[in-house]
Formats: sequence, C-alpha cells, structure tokens
Amino acid sequence: MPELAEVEFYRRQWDPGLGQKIMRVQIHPRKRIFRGSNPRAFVRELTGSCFLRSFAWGKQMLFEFSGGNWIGIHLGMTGTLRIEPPNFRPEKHDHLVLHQARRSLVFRDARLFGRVRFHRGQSAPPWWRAGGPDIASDTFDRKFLDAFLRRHGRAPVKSVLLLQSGFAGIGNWMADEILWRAKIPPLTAAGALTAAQGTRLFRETRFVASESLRIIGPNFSDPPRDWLIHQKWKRDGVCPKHHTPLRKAIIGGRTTAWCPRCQK
DNA sequence: ACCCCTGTTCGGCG
DNA sequence: CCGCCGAACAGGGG
Repeated sequence: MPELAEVEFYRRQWDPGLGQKIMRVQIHPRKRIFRGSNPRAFVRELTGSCFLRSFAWGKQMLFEFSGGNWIGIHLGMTGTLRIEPPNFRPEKHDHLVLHQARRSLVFRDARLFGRVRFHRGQSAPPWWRAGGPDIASDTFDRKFLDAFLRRHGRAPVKSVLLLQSGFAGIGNWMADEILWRAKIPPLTAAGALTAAQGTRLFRETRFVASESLRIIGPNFSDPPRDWLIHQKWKRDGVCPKHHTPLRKAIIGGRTTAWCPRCQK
C-alpha cells in the first residue's frame, strides 16, 4: 500500500503522542517483522522513555525517543500506523503497541513484508538515509537522474523508477503515474531515453512526488479525477485524457498500466 | 477455489 | 564483479 505520500500520512498518525511518555510496550517478538533486531531487550530500554520526534524519508520512517532510543519502520505492502485508546489490546496483526497514558500507538502489518528496526545511540542509526536522495531536494537533479538512468541503462525505465536508491519513495502506482505524465512507454530502456524524455521524466517525478505528498500526506485525500491511479487498477481502465483503453503488462515483476496513444 | 496485490531481498544467470 | 529477473516471503480480499 504505502509509497512516499502514504508513508508521510502514516508517520503523522502517531503525532498526538509526541512529547508523551511510553508507559508500556507490547510486541509479537517472534514475528519476522523484527528480523535483525533483539526486540525484547529494546522493549526494556524503551519503556519509560518519551516520544520526541519522527521523520520520513522515501518509504522509511524513523521515530526518536528519549534516552537515545530509535525505532525505524518500513510499512512493506500492508503496514499501517494508527492510534487506539490507552488500554488497547493488540489483535493478531498488531505487532508493536506503545501504550501512553492517553492513547496507544499501534503498528499493524498483516503480510509481514514490513520491518521494524531498533537502534540505541546519540544520533540516528547508520541505516537511516541509506537510500537515494530526497526527490524534493537539490541533490535530486538532472545530473543525478541522468547518471542513474545510464547506470541502469538496459533495464526498462519502469523497473528503474522502482529502485529506491534513485527514486526514494516511488512505488508501483507513482511510477506509472509519472511515466504516463511524461509520455514515456514503460518498456523503454532507461539508457535509451531522449533528452526531451529525460527532461519530462525529471519534471513529472518531482510533480507527482510533491503533489501526492500535498494531497495524500495530511489526510489521505484522493488525487484529482484525471490522475491515472483511478484507472490503472480497473479491468477496463482508460486513459484519463482521451479514454483510450489502457494497456497492461508485467514489467519489472509488477503490474504496469499505460496509454498506448500518449506513451510512444 | 483461485488469482490478485501500492515491497524488498536473494540466488541464478549472462 | 555488475546488473537483470524471477521467486520467495504471507495473508486478505475479490
């Protein structure tokens, strides 16, 4: 489910708990969601600490607590964050619950493709910001984009849009939205894009990232009706521009929809 | 019952 | 060694 904008939305869900103490922590410690961490030891440290700040970066989130305690969360395909009452009892897929005096902060993930990582230290963990540059930042510029496309020049551009080392936070629906707006066929080799296509890819990547953050981030509002996302999952989806039937194929292992008239 | 899935990682292969 | 691709992970929904 979650890409850049949805991740930002879920990060904000825990905001009501900022500045408040963690009274009790409940986990399902054996779940693979905690792979690579020692959750039981961390729970001892976290209990009694204060929830200080949170950050989002691509599809990654980082939550900072007093005493040098940090939690990194990746939502995978089906992860969500939400608030529940203080005495909330976790259900089957609620793998991490931070109880505060007035509410509980809950992480749920049915499919367990997500990941929760713990870190102790004075600064953010080394794995934080290990991915590509923030698309909104100056580091994500034409030079970076062109070099990245060249480096993965033989792969279909659709597959390259899904690489988090270059397009942090872009997932399947945003990738198709970007390529549709940039008028680029998804099977085009990344190294074979024309200069004009490169220019449009850069512009529309920035546009889709910033617009979806603005629309979805605060309250999960729907993107405008003329965005491709509303058509791409339909069996008989059509191009929002002129109602040409969309084409579908598996590219880079993922369902891809595009308009054969706009994107050629 | 069967097929689908907004993600990442790993092993095989060229 | 690099990079590409398919499979695997696991469960719910159509």
